[in-house]
Amino acid sequence: MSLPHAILTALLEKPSSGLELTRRFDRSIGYFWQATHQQIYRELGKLEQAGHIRVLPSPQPTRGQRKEYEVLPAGREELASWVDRREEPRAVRDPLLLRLRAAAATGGGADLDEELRRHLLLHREQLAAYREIERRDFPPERRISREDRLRHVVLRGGIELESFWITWLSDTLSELSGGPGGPDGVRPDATADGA
Amino acid sequence: MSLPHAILTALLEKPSSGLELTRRFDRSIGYFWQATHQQIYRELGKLEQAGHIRVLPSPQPTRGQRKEYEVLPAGREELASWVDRREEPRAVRDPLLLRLRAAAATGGGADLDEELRRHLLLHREQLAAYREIERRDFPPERRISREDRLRHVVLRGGIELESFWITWLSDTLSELSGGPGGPDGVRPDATADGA
DNA sequence: CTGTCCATGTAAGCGGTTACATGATTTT
DNA sequence: AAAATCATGTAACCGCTTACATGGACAG
Repeated sequence: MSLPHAILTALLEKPSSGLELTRRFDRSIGYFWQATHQQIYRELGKLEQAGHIRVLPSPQPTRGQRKEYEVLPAGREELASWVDRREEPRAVRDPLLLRLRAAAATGGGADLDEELRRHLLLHREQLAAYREIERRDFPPERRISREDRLRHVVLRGGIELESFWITWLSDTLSELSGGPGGPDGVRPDATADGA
Repeated sequence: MSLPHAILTALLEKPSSGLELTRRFDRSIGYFWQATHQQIYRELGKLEQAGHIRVLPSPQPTRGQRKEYEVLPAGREELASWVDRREEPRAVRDPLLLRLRAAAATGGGADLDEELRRHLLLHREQLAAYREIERRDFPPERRISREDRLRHVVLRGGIELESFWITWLSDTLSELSGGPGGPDGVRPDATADGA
């Protein structure tokens, strides 16, 4: 039950139309939550009906025309109460880990190295993108409000998660290529991480 | 589309009944994939209908009685082909990160520290549990087959993910308590990680 | 024979994904 | 006028979650 809260957060940061929200979910918000435009439009309808948001009257919403939403007090209160709620940590559910275990069970997966290297590359690119955001939005000398700190630690979470994957994938490639059934020695590109 | 493959993997490792599978999903398999008994029974039905698994005739399956399943060659082939397939890395979708961002947007979340500390504790417990498994199942002197290595790197993934959370939560607690709006100085229990 | 546990299911609802539809605006 | 793009939707499907139902085995 987090999508409505993600949308409320995004609208609090800046009132937007559905398509603008979609683009923001593809960018900064997408670092920790994804949503397609279909999800977003459906949820905007629900939130409006619940009295949590409203359509701004200014851009005169006719059919097929852009509708800009803003958060109402009730929506802000709902979001604030959700922030203070207890929630259990989300359990891991990762298909790649499962596939390695499946490879162990079938005895197959001879070409897994290639897939692991492909993922390694993707995570390195993602990490570079996050670091660029960090450089741009959180320069070290900046005066730091509590809000900026919160946003920064969230980004740090994304950065460190990507770093985890890069380290783990590199170690896994070494581990799997190091023994019988693979070429001996450690692959040079598997140990140099993207930092 | 990973649940059927998780079940095939589990059944390859050891033929089981639905309830036994449920328990195994609460334990070792649950480190990277979760499923409730309802999901499992439904999926067992589908897999049987698809000719990927079958009921063992030995425990004489009558109504309300235990039914033990095993993987058929077609199921093994399906699993093997899935292992070799390409799949994009799963994107992050974590409510806790979202809640921090929401706290930045509302300006609230004064009690977030408590929730972060609670998560920190839970992750430390999980990490300890994984380390215990590692100690028991993967002693250092062991002869290592490719299969053992695969299972070990999967467990290492779980261990390192928990370590990531512990580090990030500790850093975040320091960061948020260190400045204006919180007590000055770094909390001693926030920097000592559970390793 | 009653309650409890074991084991297998059914049903309803929700969130996420994919594909398709439609009106308005801008470009060529 | 046609094509491309912007913007807002609808519909169908699938997986996951929660709650409830049913039947057999066993203990008191």
